[in-house]
Amino acid sequence: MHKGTTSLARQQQNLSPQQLIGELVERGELTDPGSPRGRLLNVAARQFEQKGFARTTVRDIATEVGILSGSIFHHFASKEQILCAVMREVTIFASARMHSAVQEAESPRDKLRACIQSELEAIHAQAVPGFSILVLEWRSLSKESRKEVLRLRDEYEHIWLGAIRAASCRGGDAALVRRLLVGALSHTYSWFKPRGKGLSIADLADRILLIFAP
Amino acid sequence: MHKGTTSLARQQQNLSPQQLIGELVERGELTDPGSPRGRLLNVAARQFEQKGFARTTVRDIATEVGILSGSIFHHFASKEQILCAVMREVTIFASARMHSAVQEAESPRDKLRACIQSELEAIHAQAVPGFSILVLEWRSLSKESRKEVLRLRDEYEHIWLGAIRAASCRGGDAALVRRLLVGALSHTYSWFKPRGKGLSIADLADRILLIFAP
DNA sequence: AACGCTACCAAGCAAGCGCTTGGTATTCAA
DNA sequence: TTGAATACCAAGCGCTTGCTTGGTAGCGTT
Repeated sequence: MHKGTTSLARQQQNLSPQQLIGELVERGELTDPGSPRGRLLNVAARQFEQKGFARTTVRDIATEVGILSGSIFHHFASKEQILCAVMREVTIFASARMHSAVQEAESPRDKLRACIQSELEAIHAQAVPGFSILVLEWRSLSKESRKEVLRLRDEYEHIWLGAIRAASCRGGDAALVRRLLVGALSHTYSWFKPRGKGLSIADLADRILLIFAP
Repeated sequence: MHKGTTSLARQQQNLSPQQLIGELVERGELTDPGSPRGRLLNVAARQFEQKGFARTTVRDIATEVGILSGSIFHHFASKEQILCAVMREVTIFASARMHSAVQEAESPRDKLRACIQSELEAIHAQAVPGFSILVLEWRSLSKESRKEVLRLRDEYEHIWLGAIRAASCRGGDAALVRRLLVGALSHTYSWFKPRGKGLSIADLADRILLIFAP
Protein backbone atom coordinates (compact mmCIF):
# COMPACT_ATOMS: atom_id res chain seq x y z
CA MET A 1 0.00 0.00 0.00
CA HIS A 2 1.39 3.35 -1.13
CA LYS A 3 4.81 3.02 -2.68
CA GLY A 4 5.68 6.65 -3.30
CA THR A 5 9.06 8.05 -4.12
CA THR A 6 9.63 8.93 -0.50
CA SER A 7 9.54 5.50 1.00
CA LEU A 8 11.46 4.01 -1.91
CA ALA A 9 14.21 6.56 -1.60
CA ARG A 10 14.34 5.94 2.12
CA GLN A 11 14.81 2.25 1.62
CA GLN A 12 17.62 2.82 -0.82
CA GLN A 13 19.94 5.20 0.91
CA ASN A 14 18.64 6.03 4.34
CA LEU A 15 19.87 4.75 7.65
CA SER A 16 17.67 2.42 9.62
CA PRO A 17 16.28 3.81 12.88
CA GLN A 18 18.82 1.70 14.75
CA GLN A 19 21.68 3.09 12.71
CA LEU A 20 20.44 6.65 13.14
CA ILE A 21 20.20 6.21 16.88
CA GLY A 22 23.66 4.67 16.95
CA GLU A 23 25.10 7.62 15.12
CA LEU A 24 23.45 10.14 17.42
CA VAL A 25 24.65 8.22 20.46
CA GLU A 26 28.19 8.24 19.16
CA ARG A 27 28.01 11.99 18.64
CA GLY A 28 26.93 12.30 22.28
CA GLU A 29 23.56 13.83 21.42
CA LEU A 30 21.50 10.88 22.56
CA THR A 31 21.73 8.58 25.57
CA ASP A 32 22.59 4.98 24.72
CA PRO A 33 19.30 3.05 24.99
CA GLY A 34 21.26 0.11 26.40
CA SER A 35 22.63 2.08 29.34
CA PRO A 36 20.75 2.24 32.64
CA ARG A 37 19.87 5.85 32.01
CA GLY A 38 18.71 5.02 28.50
CA ARG A 39 16.49 2.18 29.66
CA LEU A 40 15.01 4.49 32.27
CA LEU A 41 14.25 7.13 29.64
CA ASN A 42 12.59 4.66 27.30
CA VAL A 43 10.35 3.24 29.99
CA ALA A 44 9.48 6.71 31.24
CA ALA A 45 8.65 7.87 27.72
CA ARG A 46 6.23 5.02 27.16
CA GLN A 47 4.55 5.45 30.52
CA PHE A 48 4.23 9.23 30.25
CA GLU A 49 2.66 8.72 26.84
CA GLN A 50 0.21 6.12 28.02
CA LYS A 51 -0.89 7.49 31.38
CA GLY A 52 0.30 11.06 31.40
CA PHE A 53 3.03 12.58 33.53
CA ALA A 54 1.02 13.18 36.68
CA ARG A 55 -0.52 9.73 36.75
CA THR A 56 2.85 8.04 36.31
CA THR A 57 4.76 7.54 39.58
CA VAL A 58 8.48 7.08 39.91
CA ARG A 59 7.62 3.70 41.43
CA ASP A 60 5.83 2.71 38.21
CA ILE A 61 8.89 3.52 36.16
CA ALA A 62 11.31 1.87 38.56
CA THR A 63 9.26 -1.31 38.73
CA GLU A 64 9.19 -1.74 34.96
CA VAL A 65 12.92 -1.14 34.71
CA GLY A 66 13.49 -3.60 37.53
CA ILE A 67 14.98 -1.36 40.22
CA LEU A 68 13.65 0.36 43.33
CA SER A 69 12.12 3.81 43.18
CA GLY A 70 14.88 5.48 45.14
CA SER A 71 17.50 4.31 42.69
CA ILE A 72 16.03 6.51 40.00
CA PHE A 73 17.44 9.55 41.74
CA HIS A 74 20.90 8.24 41.20
CA HIS A 75 20.31 9.12 37.52
CA PHE A 76 17.96 12.07 37.67
CA ALA A 77 17.60 14.92 40.14
CA SER A 78 13.79 14.94 40.04
CA LYS A 79 10.81 13.45 38.29
CA GLU A 80 10.46 16.61 36.23
CA GLN A 81 14.03 16.23 35.03
CA ILE A 82 13.10 12.81 33.67
CA LEU A 83 10.33 14.40 31.64
CA CYS A 84 12.67 17.10 30.45
CA ALA A 85 15.31 14.57 29.40
CA VAL A 86 12.72 12.49 27.59
CA MET A 87 11.53 15.52 25.68
CA ARG A 88 15.05 16.56 24.78
CA GLU A 89 15.97 13.16 23.40
CA VAL A 90 12.66 12.76 21.59
CA THR A 91 13.13 16.16 19.99
CA ILE A 92 16.66 15.43 18.86
CA PHE A 93 15.76 12.06 17.42
CA ALA A 94 12.61 13.25 15.66
CA SER A 95 14.52 16.19 14.25
CA ALA A 96 17.23 13.99 12.80
CA ARG A 97 14.68 11.61 11.35
CA MET A 98 12.67 14.33 9.69
CA HIS A 99 15.74 16.06 8.39
CA SER A 100 16.83 13.02 6.45
CA ALA A 101 13.31 12.26 5.25
CA VAL A 102 12.91 15.77 3.85
CA GLN A 103 16.29 15.72 2.19
CA GLU A 104 15.42 12.61 0.24
CA ALA A 105 12.17 14.02 -1.07
CA GLU A 106 12.55 15.99 -4.26
CA SER A 107 9.58 18.19 -5.05
CA PRO A 108 8.39 20.77 -2.51
CA ARG A 109 5.14 18.88 -2.27
CA ASP A 110 6.93 15.63 -1.50
CA LYS A 111 9.01 17.41 1.12
CA LEU A 112 5.87 18.56 2.89
CA ARG A 113 4.45 15.06 2.62
CA ALA A 114 7.65 13.77 4.18
CA CYS A 115 7.22 16.16 7.11
CA ILE A 116 3.65 15.08 7.71
CA GLN A 117 4.46 11.40 7.41
CA SER A 118 7.54 11.70 9.58
CA GLU A 119 5.60 13.37 12.37
CA LEU A 120 2.79 10.84 12.11
CA GLU A 121 5.31 8.02 12.38
CA ALA A 122 6.82 9.70 15.40
CA ILE A 123 3.45 10.18 17.09
CA HIS A 124 2.33 6.63 16.58
CA ALA A 125 5.40 5.25 18.25
CA GLN A 126 6.56 3.23 15.34
CA ALA A 127 9.58 5.44 15.30
CA VAL A 128 9.92 7.80 18.23
CA PRO A 129 8.36 6.49 21.42
CA GLY A 130 7.19 9.41 23.48
CA PHE A 131 6.77 12.02 20.78
CA SER A 132 3.19 12.87 21.62
CA ILE A 133 4.34 13.89 25.10
CA LEU A 134 5.78 17.02 23.54
CA VAL A 135 2.28 18.35 23.07
CA LEU A 136 0.25 16.46 25.65
CA GLU A 137 2.54 17.12 28.61
CA TRP A 138 3.94 20.49 27.68
CA ARG A 139 2.19 22.09 30.63
CA SER A 140 3.84 19.66 33.03
CA LEU A 141 7.22 21.18 32.27
CA SER A 142 8.75 24.01 34.28
CA LYS A 143 9.52 27.29 32.56
CA GLU A 144 13.24 26.67 32.44
CA SER A 145 12.82 23.19 31.03
CA ARG A 146 10.48 24.53 28.39
CA LYS A 147 13.09 26.98 27.20
CA GLU A 148 15.62 24.20 26.97
CA VAL A 149 13.39 21.96 24.88
CA LEU A 150 12.20 24.88 22.74
CA ARG A 151 15.77 25.65 21.80
CA LEU A 152 16.24 22.10 20.56
CA ARG A 153 12.91 22.21 18.79
CA ASP A 154 13.90 25.25 16.78
CA GLU A 155 15.61 23.21 14.10
CA TYR A 156 12.65 20.89 13.82
CA GLU A 157 10.18 23.71 13.38
CA HIS A 158 12.47 25.45 10.94
CA ILE A 159 12.36 22.46 8.63
CA TRP A 160 8.59 22.43 8.87
CA LEU A 161 8.15 26.11 8.06
CA GLY A 162 10.47 25.84 5.08
CA ALA A 163 8.52 22.91 3.71
CA ILE A 164 5.18 24.65 4.20
CA ARG A 165 6.37 27.81 2.47
CA ALA A 166 7.84 25.90 -0.46
CA ALA A 167 4.73 23.83 -1.05
CA SER A 168 1.87 25.94 -2.29
CA CYS A 169 -0.01 25.88 0.97
CA ARG A 170 -3.35 27.53 1.39
CA GLY A 171 -4.29 29.73 4.31
CA GLY A 172 -1.79 32.53 4.45
CA ASP A 173 1.26 32.43 6.66
CA ALA A 174 3.22 29.26 7.29
CA ALA A 175 3.26 29.67 11.06
CA LEU A 176 -0.51 29.46 11.22
CA VAL A 177 -0.59 26.39 9.00
CA ARG A 178 2.06 24.73 11.10
CA ARG A 179 0.18 25.43 14.30
CA LEU A 180 -3.00 23.96 12.92
CA LEU A 181 -1.00 20.93 11.81
CA VAL A 182 0.59 20.49 15.22
CA GLY A 183 -2.85 20.21 16.75
CA ALA A 184 -4.35 18.07 14.00
CA LEU A 185 -1.42 15.65 13.88
CA SER A 186 -0.88 15.26 17.60
CA HIS A 187 -4.57 14.63 18.12
CA THR A 188 -4.40 11.64 15.79
CA TYR A 189 -2.83 9.90 18.76
CA SER A 190 -6.24 9.51 20.34
CA TRP A 191 -8.18 8.18 17.37
CA PHE A 192 -5.88 6.82 14.65
CA LYS A 193 -4.54 3.29 14.99
CA PRO A 194 -2.27 2.32 12.08
CA ARG A 195 -2.72 -1.38 12.74
CA GLY A 196 -5.58 -3.05 10.96
CA LYS A 197 -7.03 -2.82 7.51
CA GLY A 198 -7.97 0.86 7.62
CA LEU A 199 -5.80 3.79 6.57
CA SER A 200 -2.05 3.38 6.77
CA ILE A 201 0.12 6.20 8.01
CA ALA A 202 1.18 6.97 4.47
CA ASP A 203 -2.46 7.09 3.38
CA LEU A 204 -3.35 9.42 6.21
CA ALA A 205 -0.41 11.65 5.34
CA ASP A 206 -1.67 11.85 1.76
CA ARG A 207 -5.15 12.85 2.85
CA ILE A 208 -3.82 15.56 5.10
CA LEU A 209 -1.50 16.82 2.41
CA LEU A 210 -4.48 17.03 0.09
CA ILE A 211 -6.31 19.31 2.50
CA PHE A 212 -3.48 21.66 3.32
CA ALA A 213 -1.72 21.77 -0.07
CA PRO A 214 -4.18 20.94 -2.81
CA MET B 1 -13.50 43.82 12.52
CA HIS B 2 -15.30 41.16 10.48
CA LYS B 3 -19.00 41.91 10.31
CA GLY B 4 -20.28 38.85 8.46
CA THR B 5 -23.83 37.74 8.14
CA THR B 6 -23.38 35.34 11.01
CA SER B 7 -22.60 37.79 13.75
CA LEU B 8 -25.19 40.25 12.49
CA ALA B 9 -27.90 37.65 12.51
CA ARG B 10 -26.86 36.64 15.97
CA GLN B 11 -27.18 40.14 17.28
CA GLN B 12 -30.63 40.48 15.82
CA GLN B 13 -32.46 37.42 16.97
CA ASN B 14 -30.28 35.29 19.13
CA LEU B 15 -30.34 34.91 22.87
CA SER B 16 -27.48 36.31 24.89
CA PRO B 17 -25.27 33.76 26.63
CA GLN B 18 -26.96 34.66 29.91
CA GLN B 19 -30.40 34.08 28.44
CA LEU B 20 -29.35 30.78 26.90
CA ILE B 21 -27.97 29.58 30.22
CA GLY B 22 -31.13 30.70 31.97
CA GLU B 23 -33.26 28.73 29.58
CA LEU B 24 -31.17 25.60 29.95
CA VAL B 25 -31.25 25.93 33.73
CA GLU B 26 -35.02 26.23 33.67
CA ARG B 27 -35.27 23.10 31.56
CA GLY B 28 -33.17 21.32 34.20
CA GLU B 29 -30.34 20.54 31.80
CA LEU B 30 -27.81 22.84 33.43
CA THR B 31 -26.95 23.63 37.04
CA ASP B 32 -27.78 27.16 38.11
CA PRO B 33 -24.43 29.02 38.20
CA GLY B 34 -25.64 30.91 41.26
CA SER B 35 -26.23 27.79 43.30
CA PRO B 36 -23.45 26.35 45.49
CA ARG B 37 -23.06 23.43 43.13
CA GLY B 38 -22.95 25.75 40.15
CA ARG B 39 -20.30 27.96 41.70
CA LEU B 40 -18.27 24.86 42.47
CA LEU B 41 -18.53 23.68 38.87
CA ASN B 42 -17.48 27.02 37.44
CA VAL B 43 -14.44 27.29 39.67
CA ALA B 44 -13.47 23.68 38.97
CA ALA B 45 -13.81 24.22 35.23
CA ARG B 46 -11.48 27.20 35.26
CA GLN B 47 -8.90 25.48 37.43
CA PHE B 48 -8.95 22.21 35.48
CA GLU B 49 -8.45 24.24 32.32
CA GLN B 50 -5.57 26.24 33.72
CA LYS B 51 -3.63 23.63 35.65
CA GLY B 52 -5.02 20.34 34.48
CA PHE B 53 -7.08 17.87 36.45
CA ALA B 54 -4.25 16.09 38.27
CA ARG B 55 -2.54 19.29 39.37
CA THR B 56 -5.76 20.75 40.74
CA THR B 57 -6.58 19.66 44.28
CA VAL B 58 -9.98 19.68 45.91
CA ARG B 59 -8.46 22.11 48.39
CA ASP B 60 -7.64 24.53 45.55
CA ILE B 61 -11.22 24.48 44.37
CA ALA B 62 -12.70 24.76 47.84
CA THR B 63 -10.46 27.70 48.75
CA GLU B 64 -11.49 29.71 45.71
CA VAL B 65 -15.15 29.02 46.34
CA GLY B 66 -14.67 29.98 49.98
CA ILE B 67 -15.42 26.71 51.74
CA LEU B 68 -13.35 23.90 53.26
CA SER B 69 -12.20 20.97 51.18
CA GLY B 70 -14.35 18.43 52.96
CA SER B 71 -17.51 20.37 52.17
CA ILE B 72 -17.08 19.64 48.49
CA PHE B 73 -18.11 16.05 49.09
CA HIS B 74 -21.47 17.24 50.22
CA HIS B 75 -22.07 18.08 46.54
CA PHE B 76 -20.00 15.49 44.70
CA ALA B 77 -19.13 11.90 45.47
CA SER B 78 -15.55 12.20 44.22
CA LYS B 79 -13.12 14.49 42.47
CA GLU B 80 -13.63 12.57 39.27
CA GLN B 81 -17.37 13.18 39.50
CA ILE B 82 -16.64 16.90 39.51
CA LEU B 83 -14.71 16.55 36.28
CA CYS B 84 -17.50 14.47 34.80
CA ALA B 85 -20.13 17.01 35.79
CA VAL B 86 -18.06 19.85 34.37
CA MET B 87 -17.71 18.01 31.07
CA ARG B 88 -21.41 17.23 30.93
CA GLU B 89 -22.45 20.82 31.48
CA VAL B 90 -19.83 22.18 29.12
CA THR B 91 -21.00 19.78 26.43
CA ILE B 92 -24.65 20.67 26.87
CA PHE B 93 -24.00 24.39 26.80
CA ALA B 94 -21.62 24.29 23.85
CA SER B 95 -24.05 22.13 21.96
CA ALA B 96 -26.92 24.54 22.49
CA ARG B 97 -24.76 27.49 21.50
CA MET B 98 -23.54 25.90 18.31
CA HIS B 99 -26.98 24.68 17.40
CA SER B 100 -28.39 28.18 17.39
CA ALA B 101 -25.35 29.62 15.63
CA VAL B 102 -25.66 27.11 12.81
CA GLN B 103 -29.37 27.63 12.46
CA GLU B 104 -28.89 31.32 11.89
CA ALA B 105 -26.32 30.84 9.17
CA GLU B 106 -27.81 30.42 5.74
CA SER B 107 -25.38 28.99 3.22
CA PRO B 108 -23.67 25.65 3.92
CA ARG B 109 -20.38 27.47 3.92
CA ASP B 110 -21.60 29.93 6.54
CA LYS B 111 -22.91 27.07 8.62
CA LEU B 112 -19.47 25.48 8.67
CA ARG B 113 -17.95 28.83 9.51
CA ALA B 114 -20.41 29.11 12.38
CA CYS B 115 -19.29 25.71 13.70
CA ILE B 116 -15.64 26.69 13.59
CA GLN B 117 -16.22 30.06 15.17
CA SER B 118 -18.52 28.66 17.82
CA GLU B 119 -15.95 26.08 18.89
CA LEU B 120 -13.18 28.67 18.90
CA GLU B 121 -15.28 30.92 21.10
CA ALA B 122 -15.92 28.01 23.42
CA ILE B 123 -12.25 27.07 23.62
CA HIS B 124 -11.09 30.55 24.37
CA ALA B 125 -13.42 30.87 27.31
CA GLN B 126 -15.25 33.86 26.01
CA ALA B 127 -18.28 31.70 25.96
CA VAL B 128 -17.88 28.30 27.56
CA PRO B 129 -15.34 28.21 30.38
CA GLY B 130 -13.82 24.75 30.53
CA PHE B 131 -14.43 23.60 26.98
CA SER B 132 -10.81 22.71 26.25
CA ILE B 133 -10.94 20.22 29.12
CA LEU B 134 -13.02 17.98 26.89
CA VAL B 135 -9.91 17.24 24.85
CA LEU B 136 -7.08 17.96 27.27
CA GLU B 137 -8.41 15.93 30.19
CA TRP B 138 -10.27 13.20 28.34
CA ARG B 139 -7.84 10.61 29.64
CA SER B 140 -8.51 11.65 33.24
CA LEU B 141 -12.04 10.37 32.95
CA SER B 142 -13.11 6.85 33.91
CA LYS B 143 -14.60 4.59 31.26
CA GLU B 144 -18.14 4.96 32.56
CA SER B 145 -17.89 8.73 32.73
CA ARG B 146 -16.57 8.81 29.18
CA LYS B 147 -19.59 6.94 27.91
CA GLU B 148 -21.85 9.37 29.69
CA VAL B 149 -20.19 12.42 28.19
CA LEU B 150 -19.91 10.82 24.77
CA ARG B 151 -23.66 10.28 24.70
CA LEU B 152 -24.22 13.98 25.32
CA ARG B 153 -21.58 14.86 22.75
CA ASP B 154 -23.35 12.91 20.04
CA GLU B 155 -25.65 15.78 19.18
CA TYR B 156 -22.75 18.21 19.01
CA GLU B 157 -20.74 16.05 16.66
CA HIS B 158 -23.80 15.37 14.55
CA ILE B 159 -24.17 19.06 13.84
CA TRP B 160 -20.50 19.24 12.90
CA LEU B 161 -20.61 16.31 10.51
CA GLY B 162 -23.69 17.68 8.80
CA ALA B 163 -22.04 21.04 8.30
CA ILE B 164 -18.86 19.49 6.95
CA ARG B 165 -20.74 17.32 4.48
CA ALA B 166 -22.89 20.19 3.28
CA ALA B 167 -19.99 22.53 2.72
CA SER B 168 -17.78 21.40 -0.13
CA CYS B 169 -15.03 20.16 2.12
CA ARG B 170 -11.77 18.82 0.84
CA GLY B 171 -10.20 15.60 1.99
CA GLY B 172 -12.74 12.82 1.62
CA ASP B 173 -14.94 11.74 4.49
CA ALA B 174 -16.38 14.15 6.99
CA ALA B 175 -15.29 12.15 10.02
CA LEU B 176 -11.64 12.55 9.09
CA VAL B 177 -12.03 16.28 8.52
CA ARG B 178 -13.80 16.65 11.84
CA ARG B 179 -11.07 14.77 13.67
CA LEU B 180 -8.38 16.93 12.16
CA LEU B 181 -10.39 19.99 13.13
CA VAL B 182 -10.83 18.79 16.71
CA GLY B 183 -7.07 18.64 17.07
CA ALA B 184 -6.33 21.84 15.22
CA LEU B 185 -8.98 23.87 17.05
CA SER B 186 -8.33 22.57 20.54
CA HIS B 187 -4.62 23.18 20.13
CA THR B 188 -5.28 26.87 19.49
CA TYR B 189 -5.75 27.03 23.24
CA SER B 190 -2.01 26.93 23.71
CA TRP B 191 -0.97 29.56 21.17
CA PHE B 192 -3.87 31.79 20.15
CA LYS B 193 -4.80 34.74 22.35
CA PRO B 194 -7.77 36.69 20.99
CA ARG B 195 -6.90 39.77 23.02
CA GLY B 196 -4.62 42.24 21.35
CA LYS B 197 -4.33 43.63 17.88
CA GLY B 198 -3.64 40.34 16.10
CA LEU B 199 -6.21 38.02 14.62
CA SER B 200 -9.67 38.02 16.12
CA ILE B 201 -11.55 34.80 16.62
CA ALA B 202 -13.69 35.56 13.59
CA ASP B 203 -10.57 36.19 11.51
CA LEU B 204 -9.04 32.92 12.63
CA ALA B 205 -12.26 31.09 11.83
CA ASP B 206 -12.16 32.54 8.33
CA ARG B 207 -8.59 31.42 7.76
CA ILE B 208 -9.36 27.91 8.90
CA LEU B 209 -12.48 27.77 6.78
CA LEU B 210 -10.39 28.81 3.80
CA ILE B 211 -8.07 25.85 4.31
CA PHE B 212 -10.68 23.18 4.85
CA ALA B 213 -13.35 24.43 2.45
CA PRO B 214 -11.81 26.59 -0.24
C1' DA C 1 45.74 -5.28 47.44
C1' DA C 2 43.74 -0.89 47.58
C1' DC C 3 41.09 2.52 45.44
C1' DG C 4 37.36 4.79 43.33
C1' DC C 5 33.49 4.70 40.48
C1' DT C 6 28.99 3.22 39.01
C1' DA C 7 24.71 1.20 39.99
C1' DC C 8 21.89 -0.21 43.13
C1' DC C 9 19.25 -1.66 47.80
C1' DA C 10 16.82 -1.00 52.27
C1' DA C 11 14.31 1.80 54.94
C1' DG C 12 11.78 5.50 55.68
C1' DC C 13 10.51 10.65 56.09
C1' DA C 14 7.65 14.67 55.40
C1' DA C 15 4.22 16.50 52.79
C1' DG C 16 0.19 16.36 50.32
C1' DC C 17 -3.60 13.84 48.65
C1' DG C 18 -8.79 12.38 48.35
C1' DC C 19 -12.11 11.54 51.36
C1' DT C 20 -14.78 10.49 56.03
C1' DT C 21 -17.08 11.44 60.21
C1' DG C 22 -19.76 13.79 63.56
C1' DG C 23 -21.62 17.85 64.56
C1' DT C 24 -23.80 22.77 63.81
C1' DA C 25 -26.23 26.89 61.92
C1' DT C 26 -29.86 28.31 58.94
C1' DT C 27 -34.02 27.87 56.45
C1' DC C 28 -38.58 26.65 55.58
C1' DA C 29 -42.65 23.87 55.42
C1' DA C 30 -46.09 21.43 58.39
C1' DT D 1 -42.85 24.38 67.56
C1' DT D 2 -41.14 20.82 65.63
C1' DG D 3 -38.75 18.30 61.91
C1' DA D 4 -36.44 17.66 57.94
C1' DA D 5 -33.38 19.31 54.49
C1' DT D 6 -29.49 22.04 53.00
C1' DA D 7 -24.93 23.80 53.36
C1' DC D 8 -21.21 23.90 55.75
C1' DC D 9 -17.22 23.41 59.63
C1' DA D 10 -13.62 21.03 62.40
C1' DA D 11 -10.69 17.51 62.71
C1' DG D 12 -8.29 14.07 61.03
C1' DC D 13 -7.53 9.24 58.85
C1' DG D 14 -5.16 6.36 55.77
C1' DC D 15 -2.65 6.29 51.89
C1' DT D 16 0.46 7.74 48.17
C1' DT D 17 3.76 10.76 46.63
C1' DG D 18 8.57 12.48 45.39
C1' DC D 19 12.64 12.20 47.40
C1' DT D 20 16.65 11.30 51.09
C1' DT D 21 20.07 8.81 53.55
C1' DG D 22 23.47 5.48 54.58
C1' DG D 23 25.31 1.54 53.12
C1' DT D 24 27.00 -2.25 49.75
C1' DA D 25 28.21 -5.30 45.72
C1' DG D 26 30.71 -5.45 41.53
C1' DC D 27 34.18 -3.86 38.44
C1' DG D 28 38.08 -1.83 36.24
C1' DT D 29 42.48 0.72 37.17
C1' DT D 30 46.79 1.44 39.27
